[in-house]
Amino acid sequence: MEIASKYNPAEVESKWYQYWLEHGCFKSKPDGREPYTVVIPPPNVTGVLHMGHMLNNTIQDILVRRARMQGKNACWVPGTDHASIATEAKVVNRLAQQGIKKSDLTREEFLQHAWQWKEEHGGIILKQLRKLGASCDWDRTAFTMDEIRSKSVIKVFVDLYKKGLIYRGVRMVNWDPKALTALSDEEVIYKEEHSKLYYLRYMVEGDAEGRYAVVATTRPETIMGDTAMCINPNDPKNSWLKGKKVIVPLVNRVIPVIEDDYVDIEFGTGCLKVTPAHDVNDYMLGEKYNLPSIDIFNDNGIISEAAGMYVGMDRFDVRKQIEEDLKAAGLLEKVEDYTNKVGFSERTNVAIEPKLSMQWFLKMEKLAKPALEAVLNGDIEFYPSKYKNTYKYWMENIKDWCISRQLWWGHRIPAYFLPEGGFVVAETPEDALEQARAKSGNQALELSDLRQDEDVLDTWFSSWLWPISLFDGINHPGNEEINYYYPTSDLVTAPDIIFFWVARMIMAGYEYEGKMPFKNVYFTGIVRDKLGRKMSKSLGNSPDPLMLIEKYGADGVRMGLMMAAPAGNDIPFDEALCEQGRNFNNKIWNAFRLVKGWNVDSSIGQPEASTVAVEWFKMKLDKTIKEVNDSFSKYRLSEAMMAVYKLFWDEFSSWYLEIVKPGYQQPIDAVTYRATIGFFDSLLKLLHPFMPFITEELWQALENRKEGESLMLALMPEAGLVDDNLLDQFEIVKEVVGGVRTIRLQKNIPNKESLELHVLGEHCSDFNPVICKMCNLSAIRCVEEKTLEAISFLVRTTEYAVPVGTVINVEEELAKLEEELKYQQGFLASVLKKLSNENFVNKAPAKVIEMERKKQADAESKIKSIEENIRALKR
RNA sequence: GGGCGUUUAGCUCAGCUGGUUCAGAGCAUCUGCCUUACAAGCAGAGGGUCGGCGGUUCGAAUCCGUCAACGCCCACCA
Repeated sequence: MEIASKYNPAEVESKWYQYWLEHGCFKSKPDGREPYTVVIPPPNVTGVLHMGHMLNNTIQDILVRRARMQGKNACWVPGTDHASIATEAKVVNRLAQQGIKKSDLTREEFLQHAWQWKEEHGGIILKQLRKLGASCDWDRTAFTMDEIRSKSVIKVFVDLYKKGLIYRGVRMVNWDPKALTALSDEEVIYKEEHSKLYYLRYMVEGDAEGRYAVVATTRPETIMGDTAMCINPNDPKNSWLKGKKVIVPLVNRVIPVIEDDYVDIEFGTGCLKVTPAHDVNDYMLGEKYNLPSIDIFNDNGIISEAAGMYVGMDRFDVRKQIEEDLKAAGLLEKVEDYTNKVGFSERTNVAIEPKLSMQWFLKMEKLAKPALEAVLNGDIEFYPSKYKNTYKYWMENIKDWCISRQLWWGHRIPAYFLPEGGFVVAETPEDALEQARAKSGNQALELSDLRQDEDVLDTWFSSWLWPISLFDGINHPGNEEINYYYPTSDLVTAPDIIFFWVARMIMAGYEYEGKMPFKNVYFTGIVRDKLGRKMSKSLGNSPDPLMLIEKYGADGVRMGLMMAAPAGNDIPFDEALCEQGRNFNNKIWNAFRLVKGWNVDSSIGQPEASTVAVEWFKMKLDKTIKEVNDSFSKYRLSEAMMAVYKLFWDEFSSWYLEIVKPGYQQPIDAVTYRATIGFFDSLLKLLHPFMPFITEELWQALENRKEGESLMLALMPEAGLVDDNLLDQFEIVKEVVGGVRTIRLQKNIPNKESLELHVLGEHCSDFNPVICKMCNLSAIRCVEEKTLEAISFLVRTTEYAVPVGTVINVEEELAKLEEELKYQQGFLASVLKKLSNENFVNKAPAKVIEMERKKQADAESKIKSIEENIRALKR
């Protein structure tokens, strides 16, 4: 059989993906088996695959494929998220390139453009996931804005409103002046900024001496909104200001001095300017003292008419201008460099403006309670568990969720305003009309009289239902699918959306299903580059995943990602890891070439070496299966993979195959052949979740398969009883073989030249045929005394010697032995010291003492044999 | 400012309830090999006072305290 010596992934991957699709290998429907469900963290519908997705989806695929091979009914549901802000921003940008402003369009026109964009770009990312090998049930592909999911969102909104958990009100919110929408607290990212602290003079009204108070602020441009100055009542240095009125610089408005111990006496001058419309704390002071609130900004961050000055200027330009004007007016005391934290919009990256506005909120306290409980008592497990703390703290200090967004792309809030004021909340316009008529007592009211709220809901208000809505559990509670697939098994996601998404899904799960949405959460790390930087578009340090797949094969890239990816740790990504993955593919490929190249002769008997090799490898395989199971149970996927990697490369290829390999152009016996094929089969199964393509390719070629058969659907091998003693015996064999190889290397003895091995001391001869074959020995003999022209080495307490025929370098050998002797004597001394310590002998457990005694005996016997050798050499 | 986490070989990390010669793995490095599955390979070798200091213990990489460096999360000091 002619097979290329290098594995070519490109040819293989598309072939098998197609095959799996054609034979419905990814499909799932409820049946009698145990379900294993994973819902994909829906990527943004217009997003493009990046390394984070690669990692995340590789992990999911590994878990899903493994579960499927454990006989579970595995269902991995894919889908995309409409990503309200991000997508709307992209659409607005594209329209701008065509010279169209969003404000020139009606809502319907804009949405048409948005849907068109979605049709063009949406789902690209899901196509890309297929290249990775993702075994999603594509027939189930969902979208957060498709009919089922939209209906679910609206239904939940109405339900929560009826339960009194949703309310509408004017609050200080995080305003994004670019996207022109409110944001939730979680969508604001605080960054440290080098800014300035301005010291402003506020003249005291009617003060004959012309005294003034000095206020320190980072935002001098907000003085137009000042409606009070605040001091701490316990601040002696400012007590003279009590009851006075001060004049806002430049603005010349007279404002009262109020007192509140919120003010930090130590900060700045102890005087605080109060701008209720533009600062959260000032807002609270404003509420408390009934201060007027002047909103000096338009929605886009431009100074508004209300400010009375600098109208039409941008907020940051005003800051510069006002600094100059204050200086000119002699009202600027000084300016200091200052570092503070400024909030930025997660999506548009512009500075957030605290702004008073009418928004919809969801009360969280009641929802949070069972969700916190579930994680604390271990119903839901986090991997790694450190995220429990983070979660707990957030849940215990949870704030109401601002769920309205001033956007068009999303689920429109189902609230309808009546002409005479007031509103109703309803799932359908018809229902709304009915309610409105009842509420107003006006039966003549028509649908056209009602005005639906313009806002849409936060994107996460749809994704928090994902594990339920994917099985239509909101619209049809208790349906067959939701009953079967819910709760899902594992959630694989990044820790940065623990609050956005994970926590809220848990809340929704308990509220709507009365059960957890998933049992385990696996938090992936962040993929970083070699320098430890986060991969980002702007840095250009993120490799194109599809290029990587092309270069190393999907299996190689999957392995590369998993190689350094313990749960929760960041992944320092390096292409070299993919190379290692690819090399491993090649190793498997070549092992296959070897095995399939053998000619089987059923008339010949099985060589002794092969008999023991088969026996040993079976054991090694079982042992590894146990290890792999254990690693998976702890979600240590990279450890599991490494165990199989070593099993294949070191144990199977370097030892097993080398032992059973027949001589050149010699046939292999049937028994060994069958065993080897069986081992190969097991290895491919173990490897399949990690590297699905090459394993399927080889599994299909390993034996005759029927059309439609797939490794994907095969059952994982199960571990038999492990004889650790046998495995240990073989480790000794490896050491002996290594010893002989080292001698060959040192003495430059070619492999072709056969040698003899002499044994002095205890030796298990079961594996002698193996040792002979691996070292090309003519014989292994037990001897009483070493021949002079032999080089020896020690394995445990037994001495092995290889007669090399030529005269050996006595000096060199002596030096080596002396060194070894010294080490052993030192070791013995330390053991004896321990054993002579009364405290140790009295307090340590018997087992430990016994072990020390054995060490002593071993060391003594080694020393004896070394000394004998030295004497012999010196003669 | 509060909390959490990390620190073990050149790199990335294991090391679970203190005790086998416990100081490990993979990669990288070095040496020798194109040996008829594989040079994307084979065989062999070197490499660490387990971040510092102190304590508990017969015994500490492992437990406690403390300091340092780095990372993450949370928080309204203008």
